Amino acid sequence: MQGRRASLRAHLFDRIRTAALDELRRTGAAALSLREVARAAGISPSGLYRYVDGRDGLLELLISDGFEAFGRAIEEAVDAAGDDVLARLEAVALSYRRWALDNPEQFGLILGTPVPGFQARADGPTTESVRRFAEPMIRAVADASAAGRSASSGEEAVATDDLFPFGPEPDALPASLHSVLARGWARIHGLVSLETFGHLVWSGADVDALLRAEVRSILAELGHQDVEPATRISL
Amino acid sequence: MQGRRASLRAHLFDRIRTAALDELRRTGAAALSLREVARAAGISPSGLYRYVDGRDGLLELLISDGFEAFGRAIEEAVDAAGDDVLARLEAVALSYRRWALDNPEQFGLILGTPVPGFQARADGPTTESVRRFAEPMIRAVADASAAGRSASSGEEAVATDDLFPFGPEPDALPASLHSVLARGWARIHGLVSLETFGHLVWSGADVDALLRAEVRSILAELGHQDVEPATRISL
DNA sequence: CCTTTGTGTGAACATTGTTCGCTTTTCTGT
DNA sequence: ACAGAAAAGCGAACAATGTTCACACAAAGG
Repeated sequence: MQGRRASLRAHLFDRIRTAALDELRRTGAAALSLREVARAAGISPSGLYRYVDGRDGLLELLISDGFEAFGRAIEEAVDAAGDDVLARLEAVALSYRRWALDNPEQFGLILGTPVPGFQARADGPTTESVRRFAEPMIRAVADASAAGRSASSGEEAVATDDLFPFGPEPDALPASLHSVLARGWARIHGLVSLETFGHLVWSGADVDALLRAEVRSILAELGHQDVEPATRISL
Repeated sequence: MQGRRASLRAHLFDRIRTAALDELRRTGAAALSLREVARAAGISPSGLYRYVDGRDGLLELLISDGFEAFGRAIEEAVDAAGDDVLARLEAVALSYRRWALDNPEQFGLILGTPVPGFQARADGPTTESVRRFAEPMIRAVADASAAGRSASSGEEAVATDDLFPFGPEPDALPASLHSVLARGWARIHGLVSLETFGHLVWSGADVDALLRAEVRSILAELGHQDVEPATRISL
């Protein structure tokens, strides 16, 4: 290890990380107390400023970690789903829901109401984490789009590897995919966020089933005729 | 007027209301300061407790008012849209978006991340406001469902008036409508909340157009064959 | 070895939400 | 009409928060 100082510092930074995450899980983002985090990490409140730029810095850390963990969860689920396009999209939707329900405070922090004083800086670690978060979703949708295209019109499928690397600049991704990606993500996110925040209890709905229906609907509209029948809403 | 005291009280309560709303608009819900509201209303912080039960009471008031205003905006838009089912559903979606973009802090407060300490009491004014908020949406979806049903299968349409009054108990609404209502709401809410919270800027999407596409997709799945062609995603 | 750099502390300050005793104003019942 | 009750509003107080700053101490490097 490069110096005793660096090692101690890394250790303490990890303690701060986990302490902050614990606090977030317990009390939520809006009520997150810097002093409480310091107490749990065994450090004085002012000492925390050597590691993190005040309360906003703490939130930035949590947001970045949240996106990272969320993306990893989705990636693992879609990797475990095999090669079938439908199965992979379903894995995205269902793992999206499960992570949100299992980590409601983190979910609310990264994708819910923005915290008032805080604005993510473009040079911060957040942007890179968002990229990692979005990647598995984009890949799944792009694959589905390509497969549907070739299935319905016999056109040549675009190699999805050509879509990467994509970045903050929207031109790295074909403009034609933007709308389908936004709609697909929004359908999943709408159901999940409403459920996670408690606005869907009246319906008594089986949200997993609704998500599966949405995934099939997306695929149908992308030209996968084989999954169409399941799309029809049963009354 | 029934007593000078009651009149003064009503007046001051209104000042508190608008002061709280101003504060909310300016700083957001998480940073809403009771003392600042008191200052703007021209009252001492402790005096505020005669009107509102602390900070949570202030939030409850704002949440209730928010749902009410949101519902009214949607209702007016759908009333102005005429009798066409498609036009009415589009009005719901587009007015949903407009209100959220025009009142992002209120939107975040009532439908975003729940505020930590706060839990709406069932006997509070919030539940009634939520009812008023949901009513126009439910009506529009129920109408669309009924029309689609008769158009596709020739079955008799259920009079939508039979669906009301509905309440917190889910049995007042036919169970078959729950899923389509949840999916329809979630599609609109997903797009709008993502855009309002700033997570859709990368796409450069025309969200109004996406919303229209979603509305048509819902109608198509409800059996309106006439709007189906517009549903296909253009690549 | 001595200087420079970094690390952590404790005291301080302004601000927050909330409670409590007190005064003043309004209502009410006889 | 007037005494007693009820309500309204205020100011002081308390605990807790985020942030800053001067200072003490440990490590690193010439």
